Amino acid sequence: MENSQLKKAGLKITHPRVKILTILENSDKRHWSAEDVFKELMLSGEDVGIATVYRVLTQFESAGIVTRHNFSDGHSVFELDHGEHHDHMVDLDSGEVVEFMNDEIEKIQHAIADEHGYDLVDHSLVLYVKKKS
Amino acid sequence: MENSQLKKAGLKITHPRVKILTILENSDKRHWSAEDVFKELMLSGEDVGIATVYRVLTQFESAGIVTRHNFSDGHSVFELDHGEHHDHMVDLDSGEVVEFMNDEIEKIQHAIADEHGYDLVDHSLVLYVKKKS
DNA sequence: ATGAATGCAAAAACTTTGCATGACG
DNA sequence: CGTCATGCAAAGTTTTTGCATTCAT
Repeated sequence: MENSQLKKAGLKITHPRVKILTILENSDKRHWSAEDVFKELMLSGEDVGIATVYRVLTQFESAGIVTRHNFSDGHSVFELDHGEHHDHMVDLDSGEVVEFMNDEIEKIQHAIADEHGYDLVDHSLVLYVKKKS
Repeated sequence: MENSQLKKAGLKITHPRVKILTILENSDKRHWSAEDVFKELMLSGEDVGIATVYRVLTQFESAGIVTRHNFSDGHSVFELDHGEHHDHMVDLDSGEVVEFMNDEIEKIQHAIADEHGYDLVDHSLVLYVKKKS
């Protein structure tokens, strides 16, 4: 269960951390903003501050439990890290998000950074699409 | 000059708009945050409020004069729209922005959208990098 | 017990908005 | 002249931080 995951990450088993991890794991929802998580906690009657939500999600990110995406409207979303990296495709009409992964693109990105004298630390690739007509 | 561009965009010829467009056009700097533009105005002794800078840049965006990029540290940069597409690489230490363009990546993106039954409308690719050590 | 974690409120950083004044056409 | 644009300050958003208190081990 959640406790072992937290222990493995070197995090103390606290109420907020267990609760937040449980929420992330027991939902179909994949992408959570801090606010989303906070509201879900409220609904469950949990008394956790928004500051703690941010702190815990950031710790989870450091621990590799979640991945943080900074979407372009300037707010972050978090999703459980399944170990497989992927990028996102957003349907401009429906708002639907599709995940995809392409080794070739990943490879080229590293090459490009390298050519410019940099190490690639992270990247963000989002395709904005519409259903074929 | 600037006036005709503004007229073509249906924007009244006002002092702040002319000044800001002039700054963008007469500089080697490509990427401007609102704050950057504001500081440049101050240096020129212009008395323009930061709110106006944001308003004008947003109008320029609507008019297709500039492109807005939302970087993931939660602030926007604007650049003159030259019509040629390119992607960005951001140095996480210095904040420096490098432009690049890779046909192969562009091609693959179209293929991916296509495979999923979509048309690619737009995309955003940002590489976050650090100088090689 | 003791150091880490939490909640609260306040601060920070960036951007938008309300409103009275001033400028453009 | 009638709008539209501007400046200022105040409010909004999202996220972080300081600090006293509470909790896990």
